[in-house]
Amino acid sequence: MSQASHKILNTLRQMIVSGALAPGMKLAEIPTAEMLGVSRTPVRSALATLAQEGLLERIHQRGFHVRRISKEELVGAVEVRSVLEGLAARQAVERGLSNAVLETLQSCLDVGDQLFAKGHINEEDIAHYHDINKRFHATIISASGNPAIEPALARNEHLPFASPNAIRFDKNALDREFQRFAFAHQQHHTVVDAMRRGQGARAEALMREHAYVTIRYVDVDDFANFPDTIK
Amino acid sequence: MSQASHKILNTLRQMIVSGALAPGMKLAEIPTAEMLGVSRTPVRSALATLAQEGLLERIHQRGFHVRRISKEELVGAVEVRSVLEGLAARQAVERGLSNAVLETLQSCLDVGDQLFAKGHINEEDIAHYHDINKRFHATIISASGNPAIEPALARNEHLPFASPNAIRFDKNALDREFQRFAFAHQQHHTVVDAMRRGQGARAEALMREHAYVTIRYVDVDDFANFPDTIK
DNA sequence: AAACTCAATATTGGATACATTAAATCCAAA
DNA sequence: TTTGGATTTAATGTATCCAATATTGAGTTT
Repeated sequence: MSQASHKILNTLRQMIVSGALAPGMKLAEIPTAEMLGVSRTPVRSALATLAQEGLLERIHQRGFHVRRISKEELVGAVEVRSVLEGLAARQAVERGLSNAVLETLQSCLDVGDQLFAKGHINEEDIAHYHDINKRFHATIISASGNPAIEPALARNEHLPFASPNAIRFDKNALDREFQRFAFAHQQHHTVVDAMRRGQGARAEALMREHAYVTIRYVDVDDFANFPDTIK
Repeated sequence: MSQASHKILNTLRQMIVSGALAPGMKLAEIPTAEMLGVSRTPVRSALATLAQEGLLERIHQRGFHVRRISKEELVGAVEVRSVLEGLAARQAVERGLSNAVLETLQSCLDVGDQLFAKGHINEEDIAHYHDINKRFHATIISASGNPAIEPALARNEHLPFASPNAIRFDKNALDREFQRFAFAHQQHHTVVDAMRRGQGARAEALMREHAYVTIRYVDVDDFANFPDTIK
């Protein structure tokens, strides 16, 4: 796969994840190729990849359609993430934490503390916290020493809206967002506390619970606007 | 993907999983296509799929090579399976078990009991038990009501030798195999017992432990013969 | 009028030709 | 003799052509 092919893959994936291609919509090779101004070959490759990722579904000998993601699937993906992240935290403790890992985690906590100290957040802060959050989780997953966790999570996350990246927040209710993110950040503190004390089971339990912060979003807000994605 | 393409995909996957294509071996489109007597197109599709499955690794703009699976990855995959199967058992309990599910599980237990009652096993029995085992696990995963578990497990399992399907047993030591399978079957009993009692956490813990029966195989026997697959 | 069959059309799957890119080898110069 | 650059070679990526197949529509027959 070269640039063109990659670009098409990412374009289509983005269009599906963002909802630009509505769930249930039929996606044939030729129209798609024409739409993107390329031949069928790279489109074919991209569609096959997206089908394997679970974003598309093959219609027998008749192309693909955008998979309709049920609420059960989204909630299920969060639950799967929950146990995988929990596993990572526990295994990281069991394996023993290096100073480098502890320092990285601590810096995530410190930066977050600063961010939330002023009692409110703006969009820039949220973007910043998003980075910290990613680093926090990636650090623990890496520290687990279990190379199977990262790919399992990655494949679990590419459902539309299932990943924490896709958390959409109500820009008009930054106050409530502040509460949520601050709570998530406090959970990070508890996880690190457990990890420092070598409490693997506690770290696992806390990390599991932490994954559920996303579900509130799923339940309450985001998907109200996407009736098509809910069964 | 049509028949030809599927066949090639399965052929290549089998060759990789069985070790016929040695880890680290380079796999280019043209030679592979010639070897299999088809054009590059279906080979391309198959290689891309296998790369996405994690069996092959892309060499930048220069084909693929068979991924060298480390022991850490195999053990890690078992641990991932462990928490996912545990999740399935717990969620199945939390959701409530239908009579149909309970009957299926009970029949797996009964058939297994009969198999092991005579105190020894032959190869045919092992094949039979293999089927029962698959049905047992599939039933619980399905009963969990979490549609994200099954694909997560499926993707986790296609590492060579990581899946229970790939358990290779020493045909000259059926006695020891008997011990192992009988033990695994007893674990099935305990899992069902917990599930019947509505003990979700216990069912989860037992199912987690159950997944580790595979690791013994990994550690002790199988991989001694595959030095290339171990780092 | 309804149902079945046949034909036409559209769409995927496979093969091949062409372009692009990376690697390897060879030659020249220092 | 070694190193660097250029050229050649080989392999991927893209486009297009051909074949196989399924669906749809029209026409005919019951």
